[in-house]
Amino acid sequence: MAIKDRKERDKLDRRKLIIESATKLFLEQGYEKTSIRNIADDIEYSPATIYLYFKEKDEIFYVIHEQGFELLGQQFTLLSQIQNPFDRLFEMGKTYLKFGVENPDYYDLMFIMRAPLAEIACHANWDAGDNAFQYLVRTISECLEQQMIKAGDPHTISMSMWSFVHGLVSLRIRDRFKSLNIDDDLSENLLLQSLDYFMQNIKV
Amino acid sequence: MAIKDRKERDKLDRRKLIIESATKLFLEQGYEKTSIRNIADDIEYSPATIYLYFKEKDEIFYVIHEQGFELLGQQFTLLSQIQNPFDRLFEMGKTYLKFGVENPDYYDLMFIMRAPLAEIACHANWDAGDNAFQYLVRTISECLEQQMIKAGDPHTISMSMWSFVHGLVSLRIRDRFKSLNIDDDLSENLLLQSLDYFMQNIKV
DNA sequence: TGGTTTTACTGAACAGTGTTCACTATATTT
DNA sequence: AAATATAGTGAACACTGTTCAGTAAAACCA
Repeated sequence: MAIKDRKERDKLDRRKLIIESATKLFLEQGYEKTSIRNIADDIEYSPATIYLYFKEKDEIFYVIHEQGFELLGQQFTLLSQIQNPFDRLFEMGKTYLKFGVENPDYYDLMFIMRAPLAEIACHANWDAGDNAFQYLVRTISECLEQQMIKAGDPHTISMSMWSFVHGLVSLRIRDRFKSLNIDDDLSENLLLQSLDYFMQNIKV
Repeated sequence: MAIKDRKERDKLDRRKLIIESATKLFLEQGYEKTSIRNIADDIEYSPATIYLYFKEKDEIFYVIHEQGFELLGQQFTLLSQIQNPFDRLFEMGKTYLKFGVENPDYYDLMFIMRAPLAEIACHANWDAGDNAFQYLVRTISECLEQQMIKAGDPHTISMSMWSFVHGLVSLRIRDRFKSLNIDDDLSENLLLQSLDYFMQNIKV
């Protein structure tokens, strides 16, 4: 059975090889511009081979999609040490903004793109995103319990805060602020200013 | 010279024909799925003909892009009659949400898509969007003057409000709320609830 | 009217995309 | 050693945006 084991390991290795190459190319040039043939060229296999390991292009990028959530999740869990839930909430917002601006391609896949999520939504597999959202809901609930923010439905408040930071990041990385004569350095400050404005407003 | 005039009219007619077909197909199936060949088939011309009237695909959709802004602009100007600037601001938010949810493809082109705006941003031609944003800034300035909302920089507040509603719409039309077990009917209410939450928070 | 030029249009091609499938060569099993 | 299972591939399919040489008709000029 040792042979079968080795074969299975080899198979996983080649899957990993594909993912690593795909991730590399994806971070260099984004989803749309990374073709199956690009990946195949990079790992020196035929394009057809990739389809032995993945059903379709989206399946590869679903893996990268998850990597993105792991990355964001890691940065979120770093904030667990912050005792004051309001401070923690604030830092979560800052972290989210930073993540989006610094990893626009990951962000795109995670929160903007249409394609790969169609599958995900149906298969109810958006655990990573769901976890992050639940973490937000919990933090906001803590704030409410300790009466650090104005009373309200924690679900609505969570959705509001998420929508707010998502709006900032997505308008920013899709260059909608540029047209309003806001240059990049300035706009990064404006994002933080806007978050501050939001936080001051929900503060009790 | 009458002939030249007629020819010019004919040329505009055919341009219009292309745009109308493109708009129709676009509203049926969105940007990506509307190909030049689709449009050519529809108007019963060769694909190459379309390139006599438009430099590239994006140029066609830039026209549709402007149509979208006209549509939203029309709905915004309807609100000018509202005297109370806070009420007007609130209605602008509702109108924005409604527009986005009811015209997801227009919204996509206007505020989410990457491609066609690259050109627009460079050519500093985003007048339509700029106007809408200035209208928002003016309304917010009025609110500030009349001390109906908490003091702050009108620019930051405008950016915040825009980002907020954009976040709601774009997460909604890209199905990011679906995965959180929020069905469509409910989520439309949640959008309004969130807007209400935002407005109550900035209220003085 | 006849010949020339301009205009409008097109078929075919180029280079690219995701994806499939018959086929080959190697490795494993019997 | 022969039969079978596995891994990988070249070539093709049906698309995409875009270009360009070639054609047919309309407009212009003599």
